Amino acid sequence: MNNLTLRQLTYFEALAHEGHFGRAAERCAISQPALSVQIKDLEESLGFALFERGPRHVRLTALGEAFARRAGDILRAVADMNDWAETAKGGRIERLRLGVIPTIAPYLLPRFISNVTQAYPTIDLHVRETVTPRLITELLDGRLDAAIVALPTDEPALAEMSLFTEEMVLVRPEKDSGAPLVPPNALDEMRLLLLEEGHCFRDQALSFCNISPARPRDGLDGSSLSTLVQMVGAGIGVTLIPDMAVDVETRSAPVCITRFDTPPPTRTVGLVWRKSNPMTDALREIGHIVRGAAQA
Amino acid sequence: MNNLTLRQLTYFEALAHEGHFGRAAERCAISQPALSVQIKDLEESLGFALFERGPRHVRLTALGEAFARRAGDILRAVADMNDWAETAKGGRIERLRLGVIPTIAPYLLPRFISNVTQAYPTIDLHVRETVTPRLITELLDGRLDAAIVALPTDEPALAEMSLFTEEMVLVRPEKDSGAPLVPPNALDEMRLLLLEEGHCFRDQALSFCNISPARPRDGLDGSSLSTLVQMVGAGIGVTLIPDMAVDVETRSAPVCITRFDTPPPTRTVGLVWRKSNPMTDALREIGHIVRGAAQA
DNA sequence: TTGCTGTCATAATTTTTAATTATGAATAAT
DNA sequence: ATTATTCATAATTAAAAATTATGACAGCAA
Repeated sequence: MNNLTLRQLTYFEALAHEGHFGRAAERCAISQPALSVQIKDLEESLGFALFERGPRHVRLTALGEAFARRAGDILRAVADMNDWAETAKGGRIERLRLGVIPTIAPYLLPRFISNVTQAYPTIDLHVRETVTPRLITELLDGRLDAAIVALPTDEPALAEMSLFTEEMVLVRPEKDSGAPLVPPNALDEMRLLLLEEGHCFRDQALSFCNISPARPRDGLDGSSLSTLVQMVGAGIGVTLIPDMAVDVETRSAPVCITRFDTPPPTRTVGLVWRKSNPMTDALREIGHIVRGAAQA
Repeated sequence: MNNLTLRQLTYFEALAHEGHFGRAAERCAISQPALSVQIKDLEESLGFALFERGPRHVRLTALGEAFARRAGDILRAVADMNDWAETAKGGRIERLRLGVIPTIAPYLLPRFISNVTQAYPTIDLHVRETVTPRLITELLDGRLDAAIVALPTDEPALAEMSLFTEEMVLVRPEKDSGAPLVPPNALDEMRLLLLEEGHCFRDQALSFCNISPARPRDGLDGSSLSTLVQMVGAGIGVTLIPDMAVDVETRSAPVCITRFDTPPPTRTVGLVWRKSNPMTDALREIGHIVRGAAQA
């Protein structure tokens, strides 16, 4: 009863246009009986005649004309979709929901966003900034397509592509600029200021300094690198920041930067996405763009 | 390449909605592999993946979501069309292009139009008024669906349904109201006013009076019954009009009506349409409505 | 009338498409 | 490691749609 097919609509349109079974069949590149049968089936399943057949003419009935308008709309929509698919299959990304951790976002985003939108002019780019565990959850959930986080993630369902490795540097008040470099495990006693729980950068810093994550550290947490640096400038303590943040953050506070001896503490930043995401190639391309922007 | 089917769209929508091959297949009342294969074929012919398959989830890719919107539009249009067909197949007329001859139109139309639109509230009614030969041509051409003319038409391709038979009556100036009835073949000498060539009513009148259609009759032709009656009122001659026109036309001119003895001259008016028109039943219904209106 | 022609419908058959059942591979959960 | 879940693949059957051949019917010309 309710088994209309696009094939029937196509044949119908050809017949409506030609007004002749033989010519319509030719236009569809099929035999005349094939078209005849399809039209008959169509009329049968609709329950009324679409064409008035006379020995000298085939023409639309009143209902046929109304049907023709609807059929035309549908066929046009289908053709549109095919066109769209044709351009879409160039492997291009239509929409990218990208997560970025807060210790990277403010410094990296401005550098690569324009590159991405230039490479993919039609892309619909959404950026979400939050801590790694949340990003991973949303990624696995399908709420994000990819994320820029510190590697490794230890998530078997995720593919990783490393983008760059950067040093962590020590930030001290400006007056300490001549002071000697202290060993990492001495930092805690100098009142080491860190990000709140959840930030992977905090964990990395603690690990570098051999401080137990469980130990209470009241009053020494900030919610952003910017805040931490301001606190250092006010003489409250010292902190660690990634190399990438140096330019931006040290400009607005009286602090000085000290790099550690070899081997310096580092973190590796990468792009991650679900292994099951079929756009792996395109995502890897995005990764290259980000990598290029980060190095510049 | 370009062989999309509605079946594929249906399965696609089910899978997009369920996010699970097994359940989507169940919803479509088919087996899981059947759905799997159709989705695969669809993706293959599009040239890109619509779904991201993971061991624990099946979800739309970005392109898949865009595709889903288009697919939804198309499926909705198809569903609409099915709904429309459902109501349309009640044998109802959507559009009626009706031809009527000029000696009937002004008197009959006002009587039945409201009945027709009442019986078919959604009808799209077009009325064309012209002489019989032209109506027949347009009917055979498919430019009209039906016509109200004097029978018979002698057209083998047309079906006829007689509606009513009416007398032709004599119209004379009012001052002749007491005058005796003259025999038909004497009318010519009393300056018989007739419609122009092409009107079937003219031919019927000539035939009744035994006048040769070929004979020149200069200055005695009018373009409408109304004109003829006015001319009679002005004392220029006499004329014949159909019974149905009496009420309307004698009201505005100083004329009197005389009926002929038995057997009176009559004409039979009928509805005609192409035999090949599939809406015969509905047209016959229209005929009944017109018949009822004519008798009232 | 009597073929002849154009045109669509129908029938028999083959080809193509889409379903089924059975089974395999991958992976998360136990 | 084992099991359960879930999707893909293969072999087969069923259904749909094509083909070729032929029939029916009306218009037209001899």
